[in-house]
Amino acid sequence: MTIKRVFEEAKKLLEEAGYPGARIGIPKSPEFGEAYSSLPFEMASKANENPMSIAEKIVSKIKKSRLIDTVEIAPPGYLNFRVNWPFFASLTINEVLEHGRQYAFSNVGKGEHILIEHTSVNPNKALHVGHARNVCIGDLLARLYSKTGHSVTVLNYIDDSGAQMAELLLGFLELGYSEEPPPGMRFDEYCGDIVYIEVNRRAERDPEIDNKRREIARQIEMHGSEAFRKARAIADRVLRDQLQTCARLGARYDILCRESDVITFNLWDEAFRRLKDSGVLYLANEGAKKGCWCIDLSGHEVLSKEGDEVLVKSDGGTTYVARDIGFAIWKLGESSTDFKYSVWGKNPDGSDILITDLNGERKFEKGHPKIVINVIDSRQKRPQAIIKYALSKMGIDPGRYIHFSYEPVTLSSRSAKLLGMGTDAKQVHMSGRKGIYFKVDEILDRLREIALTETVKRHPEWDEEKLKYVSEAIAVASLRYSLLKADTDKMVVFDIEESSRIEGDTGPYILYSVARAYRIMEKASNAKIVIDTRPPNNLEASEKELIRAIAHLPLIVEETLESLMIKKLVTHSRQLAMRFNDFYESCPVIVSGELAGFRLALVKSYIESQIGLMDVIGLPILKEM
RNA sequence: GGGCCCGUAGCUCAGCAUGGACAGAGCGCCGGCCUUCUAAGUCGGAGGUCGAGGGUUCGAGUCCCUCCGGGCCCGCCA
Repeated sequence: MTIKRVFEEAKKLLEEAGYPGARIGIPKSPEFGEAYSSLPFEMASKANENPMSIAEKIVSKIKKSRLIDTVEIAPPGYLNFRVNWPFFASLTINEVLEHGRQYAFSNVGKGEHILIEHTSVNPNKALHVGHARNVCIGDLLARLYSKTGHSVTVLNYIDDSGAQMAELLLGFLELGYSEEPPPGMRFDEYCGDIVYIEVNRRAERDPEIDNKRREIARQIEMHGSEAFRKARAIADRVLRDQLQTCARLGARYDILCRESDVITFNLWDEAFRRLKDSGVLYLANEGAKKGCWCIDLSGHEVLSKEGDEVLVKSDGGTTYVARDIGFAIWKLGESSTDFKYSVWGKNPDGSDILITDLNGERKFEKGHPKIVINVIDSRQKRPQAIIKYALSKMGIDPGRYIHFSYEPVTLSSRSAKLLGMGTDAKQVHMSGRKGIYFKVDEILDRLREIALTETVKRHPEWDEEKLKYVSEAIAVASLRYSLLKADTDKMVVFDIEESSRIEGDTGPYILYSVARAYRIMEKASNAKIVIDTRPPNNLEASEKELIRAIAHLPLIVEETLESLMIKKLVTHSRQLAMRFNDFYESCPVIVSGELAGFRLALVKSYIESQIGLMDVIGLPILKEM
């Protein structure tokens, strides 16, 4: 908490001088010290006095401390606080070395339960780059909460009973598609790239096929039917492949919830009763929605402008929003029933992945989550808002239900053209139906090839296994970084050429700086240099900057937990790497004589703070590359 | 028609939540740095009406309003 400590100290000094409650900020440039206050400006406008003279008055009353030994006035009236660098450096480095990669991640969660739902890709196709954004965001949140002491459950919702399954079934059962993919092709790719697309194309032209599709869609809904059983089996098979891709991206899961089970558990019935009791539900007697149970949205500031939402169709079936309301109650730990599970598989870290199963033997305690985070793209803001409104009407705090919204990934027109889609637009939306998308695995494979070429150049002596391991890590780092550094409020325009870079502002930049740091550790060890946390009196500018960046990390983590602006973590990771590279250029370690021990401590501090952050972002760590 | 998001260098984007000191990176372009720890790096140069206008303020890229441009959502689909 070192930079926070500087802020608190500055605040305290001002308070002791008779100016309580001042706001302290981070100066833009190191020349302005480590903390600043614009208090003189605020006072000047009230007192009708010159900020500079007020600043002088304040400074004359401030007593210095061991941590802050200089307070300066800078025109036109800033107060700049400077730390006692040797003391500050030693505090920071000792704190990092004491906590290791847990530095900056305090146990604020205290075991509180958090449930995070992400991925939730329909089980009829391989993941494309748009899905990858969801996976990476959700996984980062899960990592962040885990690392800060929360008890996290990661949930993946498997819609195995929706209309999109009907296309596959139609292909396999009626149109003669083999259930075995061509050699060398994964089942999920086969389903998404061939069966799904071709069946769709045929259904568009042939009303007969379209009718059959509708018929199968109806049958899938019937629990225990042949179509139901078949849909489940195919979904399970696709899911195997999909989760392999997710594992490749570094994501892990605790429970998989099948929509077919959610329906069977009748979570909706409970929600229906509670909504009806609250009086927000009504049966439409006339108009276009005659015979439907609708939720009355007139009490909602925004939703009221767009009309009420149907929850139960006139044929008695539930809509997606209704089922999601029921599921939300369960996720929040507010329902009276719970699922049973069986073991579905294992995460790369060895933990079990459970799947809902009516006859399952396993229980899973997700607890009563403090918050439930649903990672879903921004196009679902309206239905998600309706769910929150419904929760509030049932007496459940809607603040506990968070729709973590992000803008979708689109394709640059250059990349869309590569996929055979002519367009004049700057970017186009991906479409599984039309085959306009890049699959996650093909992107990773491409990145891995590029990384491999570079790695072989540098390390011709490495064996194949090592080369593969390193280039895979670089590929994953590259993709994760590019999807996570973007503001979640901004569309990611994916361009296959652009994202094939592994230089500049990319994931490998971070990995490379760490690999260099590890090399210094190794050489220092050979040279028998021992870590010494006592700083010299005169620190180099690049040393100070590196220490500053390290000292800021706890504040960044705290702010991210508060605001959930996850890109802050990514931006700071790059910031740290840049500061380290500056240091690397200007401050040699091994040959620096008396300074070697301290500089080595600084290198070690960089490694610990950076890899701690990389743990959360999900960037793989390489000691050599 | 109603609602949400975006608009900063040729391109891709930080910075905006919590207003403050010269608006920062990367890519691309031009020119340097490998007989001191990995050049996937680094240094320098060129490149900006922060979409437009108004308002609040001592001070606005940041807050408020209007407008313009782009994207998305508003189904008895999920």
